[in-house]
Amino acid sequence: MLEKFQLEQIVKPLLAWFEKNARTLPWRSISTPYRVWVSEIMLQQTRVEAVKPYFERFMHALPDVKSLAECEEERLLKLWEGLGYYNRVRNMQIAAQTVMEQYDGKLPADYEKLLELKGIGHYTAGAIASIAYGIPVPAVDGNVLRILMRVSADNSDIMKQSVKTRVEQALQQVIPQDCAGSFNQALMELGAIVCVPNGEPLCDQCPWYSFCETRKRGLWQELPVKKKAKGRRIEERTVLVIRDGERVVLKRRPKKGLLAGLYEFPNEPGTLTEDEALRVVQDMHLHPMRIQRLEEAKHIFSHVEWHMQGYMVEVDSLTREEAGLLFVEAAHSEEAYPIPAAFAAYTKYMNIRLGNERFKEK
DNA sequence: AATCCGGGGGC
DNA sequence: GCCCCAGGATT
Repeated sequence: MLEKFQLEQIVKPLLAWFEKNARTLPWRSISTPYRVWVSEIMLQQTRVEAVKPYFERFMHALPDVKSLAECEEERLLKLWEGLGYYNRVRNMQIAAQTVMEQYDGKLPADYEKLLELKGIGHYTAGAIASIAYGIPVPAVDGNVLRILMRVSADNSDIMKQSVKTRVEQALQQVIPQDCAGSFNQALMELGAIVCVPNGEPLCDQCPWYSFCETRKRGLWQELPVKKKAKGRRIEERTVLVIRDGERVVLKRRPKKGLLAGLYEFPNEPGTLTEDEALRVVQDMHLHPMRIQRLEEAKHIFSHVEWHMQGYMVEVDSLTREEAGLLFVEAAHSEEAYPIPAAFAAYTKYMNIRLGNERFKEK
């Protein structure tokens, strides 16, 4: 169990270690509130290395709260394409609009007010408040939970909200008033590069080496305790790359649910035969001429697994757009439309030359 | 308290 | 394969 006297001894060694070992990260060199906000949203459930290529591009495209608040949805999703959890960026835009209306475009320097903004929970509110404004509040993420459970050899289930709350309250008691941002970042940094989430922790580099209970007892493989998530369900789908000489058919996904509002190839539940696939195309009021079976593909989400069978279907000219379908120039479709990674196996067929010999004549 | 929501990297 | 990741919203 975490106690105040225990936590007090961790602060100084941690800060000294952080001063020497902090990584140089794009959002760390210039920590304006907006930059901290954008980086923290991107970093939710997402590794630093994955965020890096997105961050500066996003900041350049939308350099301030106002431009984010006014950005067209299509462009916004395009900037987020491939990062996942797309509601993060929708919520951030809603919050940006709130900040424009209620706070004159400036993120409030107030933990409780930050917490009210869409997409900002306890962790992110704490991160922005402490890093951007120096407000002494904790920011408890997975790293922080892991290293604190380990240093104290606490076998509480870190998935429980009660445990997170307990850790927040404990940290609140010892957080340094003059460098809260560094302290919070130091905790996370230690978890990210020393007391790592997978594999053996690098204890010889740890500022807490001498008093870490998990190291003393050799328990790193047992801690932290985290209840296993439920298994994934499997969905079979058939994906149709429908095209004429120059255009390809895309569809927009529903506004809610998985991959909300992104674009995709028309697809159907189940594994369809060639004839069934052709029938689906006809039901779209299109006129299939040839069909070619493509490779199977698999895509894994957190809670679903798609097993896909692809077909490329050549139709006569795509001119009059049918309801719900978009006929887009194949050459520009990938630049213009956010298409999730789930369809990566088939996007190459948007542009590949139509080879007669490998098509089956209908 | 459970479930939904992406995608990638490590082992 | 299974795990995790600078989590939050919804039910």
